[in-house]
Amino acid sequence: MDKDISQAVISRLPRYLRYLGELKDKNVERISSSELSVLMKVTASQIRQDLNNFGGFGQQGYGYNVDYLYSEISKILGLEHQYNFIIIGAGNLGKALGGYLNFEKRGFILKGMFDKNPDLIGTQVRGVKVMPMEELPEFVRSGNIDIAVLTIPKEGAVLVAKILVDNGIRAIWNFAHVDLDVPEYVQVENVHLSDSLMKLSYNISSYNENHKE
Amino acid sequence: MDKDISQAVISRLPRYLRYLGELKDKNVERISSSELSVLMKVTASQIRQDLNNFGGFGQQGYGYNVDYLYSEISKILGLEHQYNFIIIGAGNLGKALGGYLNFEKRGFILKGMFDKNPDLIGTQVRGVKVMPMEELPEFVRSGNIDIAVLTIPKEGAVLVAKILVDNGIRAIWNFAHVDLDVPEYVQVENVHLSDSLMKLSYNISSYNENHKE
DNA sequence: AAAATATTGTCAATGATTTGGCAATATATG
DNA sequence: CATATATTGCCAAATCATTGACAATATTTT
Repeated sequence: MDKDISQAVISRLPRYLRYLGELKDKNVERISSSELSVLMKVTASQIRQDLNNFGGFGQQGYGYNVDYLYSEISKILGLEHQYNFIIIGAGNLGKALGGYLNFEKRGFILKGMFDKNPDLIGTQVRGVKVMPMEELPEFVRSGNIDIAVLTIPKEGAVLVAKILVDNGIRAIWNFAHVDLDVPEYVQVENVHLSDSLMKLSYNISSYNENHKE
Repeated sequence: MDKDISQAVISRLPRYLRYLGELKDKNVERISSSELSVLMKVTASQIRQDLNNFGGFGQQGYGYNVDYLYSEISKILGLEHQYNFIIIGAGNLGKALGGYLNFEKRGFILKGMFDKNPDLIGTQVRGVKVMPMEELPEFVRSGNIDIAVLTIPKEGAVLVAKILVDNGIRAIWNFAHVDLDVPEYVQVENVHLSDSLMKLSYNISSYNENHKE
């Protein structure tokens, strides 16, 4: 159905949702693409074009109903589902993600954490216990876990990803600094923090290059 | 000089660097764009085109020298500099970033952490003390801080960004879930984790949509 | 209820990015 | 050292993404 929507469009949807959420909070009932374009600093044409990939949510002469558009974009993004997730790697990053309450509000439910460090095993994050890695395969196989979050160093990540896939995981949110090689039916979203920092570094240097006399 | 290189190209450079680093570690001396394209699962044409934005680093009939190309991309990304950075928000995410040793290897030196929570003030991350927010303006103004990392909730982020800018910061690595409005001379790199999670959610739903009978 | 105004959805034009192809030129081979 | 082979740098073509324009159609005003 909505097979070939480009990732460029998908990447913009969460930002639309964020702005619409703020408008909802301010009890704004309707908004036109041109008003929204000013707020978001994009072209009105892009907003209309993006939304049109999924069907017409607006009305001529009126604009878009904020609540309706918000809920439609939520649906498109799959946020009406609940997702059970586990975190592998209970270091600071894992704990940060596990403790982030807004994820739960969106329907992402933390079901378990895993680590190989004996000092961490048995500790808790928001009532969820950190388990030893040995229990991971069984946990993934029997529980209905939708997403595995990988917050371990790159050295172990490839092997852990294999274990996850072998036990039936269908989605990985990967913070390890390595590209995972998984079957096509497994969705992977990478967050490569050091890549992001390097881009910042580039932009700093490049700005400085272009602005010295 | 290298003024108008597209961000699409810049975004790929850290990944090239990562693969070249792995080749260096394996003592591979030279590589052709087509060999690298197989490893990285991109087209050889894209690799050559990307590198050509910055000048010719290869040699016909030979390919690219791994060490040389690695160091040239490092230079392009500004990684031969040292950057002093501070972290605002000493929660788990701030601690995770502050404790990440690889950043230091790349020349990113943690100079201070700040938080408004009295329980955290005085605690340490890798020998760096968490200071109260009151000390932030003076610290930014007098120290030579190149990058501020924002790991605080969105509510406070806009104000803190203003304080940072007013005191002379030139670059912000923003993890707060809000768009910062800063002067054009301030470089901002956003890491919106929940946007990333929503993209994963979309890809899960969309895969399921397209594969049910 | 007619006229004026607002605003979408969509098409066409433009702009940007990616890919394919190949001349030029290096290395490797016999 | 001449010939075969490899591979870049670059150009042109193809693809993809963004923007601008406007008919169609709703809302708002008088």
